Amino acid sequence: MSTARHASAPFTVDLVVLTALTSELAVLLEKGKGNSGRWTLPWRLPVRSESLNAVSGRLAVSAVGSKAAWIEQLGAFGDGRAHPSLVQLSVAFVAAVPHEMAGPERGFHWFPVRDLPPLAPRHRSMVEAAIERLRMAVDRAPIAFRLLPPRFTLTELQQMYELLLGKRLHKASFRRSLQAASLVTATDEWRSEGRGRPAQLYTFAPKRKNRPARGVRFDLLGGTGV
Amino acid sequence: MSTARHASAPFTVDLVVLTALTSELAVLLEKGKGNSGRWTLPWRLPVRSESLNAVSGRLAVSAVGSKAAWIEQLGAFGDGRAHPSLVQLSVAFVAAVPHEMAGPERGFHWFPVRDLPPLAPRHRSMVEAAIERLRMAVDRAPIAFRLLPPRFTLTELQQMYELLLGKRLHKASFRRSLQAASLVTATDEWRSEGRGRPAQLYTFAPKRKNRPARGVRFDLLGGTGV
DNA sequence: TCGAATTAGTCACTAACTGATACTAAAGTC
DNA sequence: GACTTTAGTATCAGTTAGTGACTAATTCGA
Repeated sequence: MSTARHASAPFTVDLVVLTALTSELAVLLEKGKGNSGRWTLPWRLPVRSESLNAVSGRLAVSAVGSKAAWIEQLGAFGDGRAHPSLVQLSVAFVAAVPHEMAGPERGFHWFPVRDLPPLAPRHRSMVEAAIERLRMAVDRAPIAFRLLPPRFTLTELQQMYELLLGKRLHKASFRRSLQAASLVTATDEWRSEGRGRPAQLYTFAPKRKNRPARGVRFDLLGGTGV
Repeated sequence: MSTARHASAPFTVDLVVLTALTSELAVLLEKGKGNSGRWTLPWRLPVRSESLNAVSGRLAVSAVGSKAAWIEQLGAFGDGRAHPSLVQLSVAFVAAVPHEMAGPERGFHWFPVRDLPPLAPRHRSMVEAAIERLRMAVDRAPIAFRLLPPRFTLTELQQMYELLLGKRLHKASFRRSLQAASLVTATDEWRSEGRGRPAQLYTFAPKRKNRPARGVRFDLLGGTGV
């Protein structure tokens, strides 16, 4: 580790902002402030007594110009992986914003996650963790809905879920479980999108329901280092 | 925030060690080092250049005397909630250990989570987050198995899951999904536990299987702040 | 104008899973 | 030996998930 020591708090707050680009997940990067002009995640040395949530929220606003649709702490990253600030510890946040939302501020740029420029090792592991966390969060928070405009077609919604989850979904099953969860209500508007039959527009209007509270999910155990 | 400033790293690593006490979840607390003699979570000011994982691992060993059965980073906690160290930031870890394992070291004590002594606010929120995280992790990591002795009955396994999840499970369903996941193998031993029919002993012996990869879980959306 | 192509939306069928109850098995207790 | 207690299994009905096939409504080109 280096010996950098400045006035402000001794750790950085870093932010992984994700969005749905055309048909791919994308991360917001900033033209590196200091050293080599490389791209970095947006980050900041918070002043003391600022709360982590406040810092990350304002960092998001300063990067995309408005409040994030979803934001959550990822965790602390350190462990010798290099960081542009030379600070030992970074607290990372994940956020998601609709791409159409007032575009990124000057100096920021969207990069598809499959084709990122070289990043500091610590930033690279943050991006990986962020994508994983987003996929976990997608069915616990209404992220997909918040990335869409207020009125959307069910096909758009399904494509958003497919993009976020990184896998194809079956149309009939998707709509059945959407129906069962009573999360959307149909409007009386239809939108014709070029070729085929027009699609009905829906709005996000969740009605509280009790969770089913299934049993144990042993099946999830198969995956990783058992 | 206070103005404490010492030589070592400017944040603490704190640990929430959980175990299955008789029929309740319990947390390991330490008799407060400094101030008021209150109980605290085990914590430490790491020396620079130590990795977070290394610090938390050794912290666990120093508290319970052996390696934790499961350990995972919870996240960073700050935000003005008081901490015994007076340091601005703490990185928290959750761990689980079998209770029978070489008991806690001197100065440490198990407390049922339903009946905790007064804790620093930051520690209290760590404990809450830890329990929630444990419940999420239970069906992604073999925590229940590692909290049991190498040979166990299926009733013991079920009771461990019930304790960790904080809810009752259905016997037949539990065994059916356990079977489907092919995680245990029967031994030819049986154990008679007082009254009824003896129970067969099993060992944890997972055979890798592919995950099922279900669709979208809209049903999970009903719960919290939508 | 009439089909072919295209996209939206639904149906019906099957397989799998869940939860409940009831049952058999093997031990101890009186 | 009858009764109680715990382990373990079987069966059944209701629910859910995945699949392909179907109908509906529109555009495009011949």
